[in-house]
Amino acid sequence: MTNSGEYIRGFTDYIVLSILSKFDSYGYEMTRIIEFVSENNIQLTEATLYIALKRLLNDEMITSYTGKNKKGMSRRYYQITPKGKKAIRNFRKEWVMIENTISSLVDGNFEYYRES
Amino acid sequence: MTNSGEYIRGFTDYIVLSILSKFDSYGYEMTRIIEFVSENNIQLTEATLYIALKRLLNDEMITSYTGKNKKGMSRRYYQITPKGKKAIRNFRKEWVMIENTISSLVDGNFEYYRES
DNA sequence: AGATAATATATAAACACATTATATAAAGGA
DNA sequence: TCCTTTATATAATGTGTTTATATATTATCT
Repeated sequence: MTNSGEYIRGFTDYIVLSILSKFDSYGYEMTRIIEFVSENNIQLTEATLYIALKRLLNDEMITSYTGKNKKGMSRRYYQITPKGKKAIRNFRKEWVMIENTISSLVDGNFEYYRES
Repeated sequence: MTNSGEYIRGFTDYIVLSILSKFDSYGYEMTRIIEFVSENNIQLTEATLYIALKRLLNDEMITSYTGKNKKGMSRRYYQITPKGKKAIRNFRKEWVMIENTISSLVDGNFEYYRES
């Protein structure tokens, strides 16, 4: 385990979809959001994010359009599609199960009947 | 995301260490435990587990010894080392942070001040 | 004026871990 | 006899992350 990003592997795409289900956003802002929410504990590198965005575009989970910030610098905004909305809805249910399972396993809060 | 195992990537080693912090165990039993705790929702393939065990042995997080089941079939038991105990202790604290972060992001339960 | 930091996007090479497939072997049940 | 369960292990392949690097505009500091 070299970097914190390894922990959210498998969740990256859903984190992006979740952010985009709140509002249209762009790469740079999304990395800031993840930094902010994790209190700097988890950081998604730019490379990871942009590759994820490419993957999501390819899978038709998101679309994109260009815009500008107030200073005139160009930004590429991403927008979630109905397919993406469905995917994040389904994943939210799955996450409850995943969270409970990993918590039980990692905390050791389980009873397992062992045969001798 | 092809398989449920992708979700626990990054956590596999700690799941193994957590199980071994309760009792010495062996590969086959550990896959059963993970199946049982996750109610068959998550399954760690044999390959993934045995590679993880090799990695943990190499990192001196665990040691192994041979034993037999009641029918005489041989088993390879694994035991956690002090280094492994320290690692799982530290990870348990980290997991709380990871869990909260992923939950907030995936559920969209966060406020982020956006500059226009 | 020049350097640096912040804003913004993007790709190539290397690395790590998981999946799929496969091999082996002994014991028990249909 | 065949199939299932118990039990361990590896090779080839696949997927996603990290590290490193490139580019460009605007703002701030010295």
